[in-house]
Amino acid sequence: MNDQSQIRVLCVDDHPLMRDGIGAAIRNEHDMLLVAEAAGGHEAIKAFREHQPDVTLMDLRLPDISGIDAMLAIRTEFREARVIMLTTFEGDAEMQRALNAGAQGYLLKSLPRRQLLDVIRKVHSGRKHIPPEVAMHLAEHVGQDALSKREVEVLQTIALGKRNSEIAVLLFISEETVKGHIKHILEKLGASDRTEAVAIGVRRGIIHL
Amino acid sequence: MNDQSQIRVLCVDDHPLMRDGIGAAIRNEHDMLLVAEAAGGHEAIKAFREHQPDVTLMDLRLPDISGIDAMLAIRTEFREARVIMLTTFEGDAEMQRALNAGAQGYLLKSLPRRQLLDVIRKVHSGRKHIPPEVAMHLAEHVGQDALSKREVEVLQTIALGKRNSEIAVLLFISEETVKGHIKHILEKLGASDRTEAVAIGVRRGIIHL
DNA sequence: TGAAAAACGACCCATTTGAGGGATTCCTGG
DNA sequence: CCAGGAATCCCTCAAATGGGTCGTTTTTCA
Repeated sequence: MNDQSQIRVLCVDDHPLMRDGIGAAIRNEHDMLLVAEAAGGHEAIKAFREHQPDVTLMDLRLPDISGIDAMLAIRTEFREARVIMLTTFEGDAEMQRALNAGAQGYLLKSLPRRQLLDVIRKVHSGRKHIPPEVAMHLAEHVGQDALSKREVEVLQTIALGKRNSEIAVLLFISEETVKGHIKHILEKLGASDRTEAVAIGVRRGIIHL
Repeated sequence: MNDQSQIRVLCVDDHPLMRDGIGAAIRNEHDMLLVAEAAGGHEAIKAFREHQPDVTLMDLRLPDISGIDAMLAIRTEFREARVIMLTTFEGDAEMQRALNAGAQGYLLKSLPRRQLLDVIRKVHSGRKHIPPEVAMHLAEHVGQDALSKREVEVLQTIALGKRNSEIAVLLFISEETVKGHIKHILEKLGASDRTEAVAIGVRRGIIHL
């Protein structure tokens, strides 16, 4: 098989053992080639520029910048870049952002070897792929409107244990406004109090601790 | 090299790709042998009984039961079992429990391939191993007394968004007692309110969402 | 066996929170 | 141009929270 027909793959993950696992899977296939590996986001961008792979496997959480930001950086420079997000389950918010940001696939790391290879081929051929488990989790929250940017900021600050008056100071708004935001947050997330709101926010990947 | 001198290894992880990575690392070494793999805790116990490996690599979080419980089950049956906990960073509480439960090693999945092999050999030779990053995180919380069993239950229920009166009903105690427990929780964790207590509890691996 | 810790309960009291009800801008998409 | 959402602010008020201090009983463990 000549170089033309091989799928050139870049693998980005901060766990060497995981990279080895992915690498082993790919090396066994004669129609694909692992052209580079990266352990971090910046490294990934550099590697992409250098090798311009057909498909990029990108871990969502990396030591330096998030996988989504790395993908965003790559895709603004190379609009045709095809990226598959690979992650141990996070919330629906992360998936949503990844897919909105232009990911062609969103896979869970718990997937069987075969499926990874199938999806690489599928994405390389120009199709998108979202596995049913992931699609289900996304579907669970359609219709429920997302938190606004400001509301996320407030929720993030709540998670720091700040009281309303402190949040007001930190965000340069009045305490009454903070209470207004919190009211909306509780409504939108279906939480009974600020603590549950934080728990739900973390589970859904809206905020991080 | 004959069978006597080979280190027989069992690998337990729910991610096939990670198992592949670990498997590849071990297969390249002539002084060790991967005798079995398992994707879950029960499967791991079954595999251990069957193969009685010298060293077991165990992921902390598994689909069915926790890696610690699986290790506990194995170690009550086979007291000489040597288990290395392998995990993407969790809190100090998890490490503490793992080590108290008899783990001979506690490694982060972000470790380089070589280190894994070194630690397998070290543990097989009867020594324990805790990497410096892990030891540091443990050291950060020595002296700070741990939450009591009841306090953890209360904290876990707080994370569900329950109010004190609801917690009282759920745990069959008076609301005053709940407040007493919460008071101690806030002190011990150094939290300013229940929300921050939950955030800290999750970060430190004391509770899960 | 004796001290320490955990678990339980009660009282008071100031502060915080959340649930109502409003109102005003600004900006964006039909 | 107008509807609607986001963001800002204000008022009231009951309920929840967190801090303090004081007890009892049981369990743990050194």
